[in-house]
Amino acid sequence: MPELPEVETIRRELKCRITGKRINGCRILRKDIIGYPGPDEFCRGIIDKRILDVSRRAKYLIITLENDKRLIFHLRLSGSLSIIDSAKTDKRNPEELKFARLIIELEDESLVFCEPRVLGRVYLIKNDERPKGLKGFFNLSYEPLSPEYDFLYFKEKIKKRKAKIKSVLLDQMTCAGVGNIYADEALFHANIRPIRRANTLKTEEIFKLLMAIKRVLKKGIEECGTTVSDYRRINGRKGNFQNFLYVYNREGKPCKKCGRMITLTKVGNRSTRYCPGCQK
DNA sequence: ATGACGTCCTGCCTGC
DNA sequence: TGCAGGCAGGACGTCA
Repeated sequence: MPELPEVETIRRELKCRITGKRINGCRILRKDIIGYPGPDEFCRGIIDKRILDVSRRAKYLIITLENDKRLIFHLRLSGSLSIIDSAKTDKRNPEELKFARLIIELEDESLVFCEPRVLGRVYLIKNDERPKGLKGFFNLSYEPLSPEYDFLYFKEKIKKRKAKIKSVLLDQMTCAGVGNIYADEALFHANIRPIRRANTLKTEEIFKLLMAIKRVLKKGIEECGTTVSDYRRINGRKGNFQNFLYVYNREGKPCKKCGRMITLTKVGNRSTRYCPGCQK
């Protein structure tokens, strides 16, 4: 699933491909994925606009258009973005268009938003518009890889929470951009059990956890994300961070550090993997 | 305010 | 073989 490193990879690859291009057409194949405004207004709003920039905030991908308009994508679990030759979008059923929900036609190629499970969304907002479904976007914590996301900031957030640390890490107001994969990995590297209550973590543990979060996110970006099922890069290639996972997707396998079997459990209704030997 | 939990949605996997 | 049912899971709404 696209978390911070996956969305950052998509952003980097997309930015050099589409910046400066003009949007010629818009085909909505499934209305549900347009979060705001309505489908017609959405199309009218982007056609003939030039793309100025591609940026990212947490798991949101932002395409800035002229006239202070922003296209904001959230890929949720299975969403993907790809660029394909416009000639291909006219063919009946090319593999790349399986599950295509939105096709944005550029000058010579098309940006395709695929989303098998139809949970992902795209929003078009002007200036300071704040549509309902996009609440989370305006309530994110600092970026975990930014200098502002320092020990003091992190400690304050963790100390006042009584929920399980895994759930707290998944909270986007606490740890923007972190999802199930990187939460499990960070907790492993910090030697902390996912069910621990956040406010019971010792100062050293909070510090270790912060360092682990930054490290796994950074490494995730360096390896172009984690492909365990749906996630693909713009060109359809896989990420590489799955080769560096210690717990995620490794249930039943021996821990790479201590040899004990990685356990699969549920924390706050989320599947969670940890090593009973390494994580206390 | 906070934590727990149900809901959305559909492809895919499992078991009968 | 085919079908039903369960599962996955990020963000948001609801409830206590």
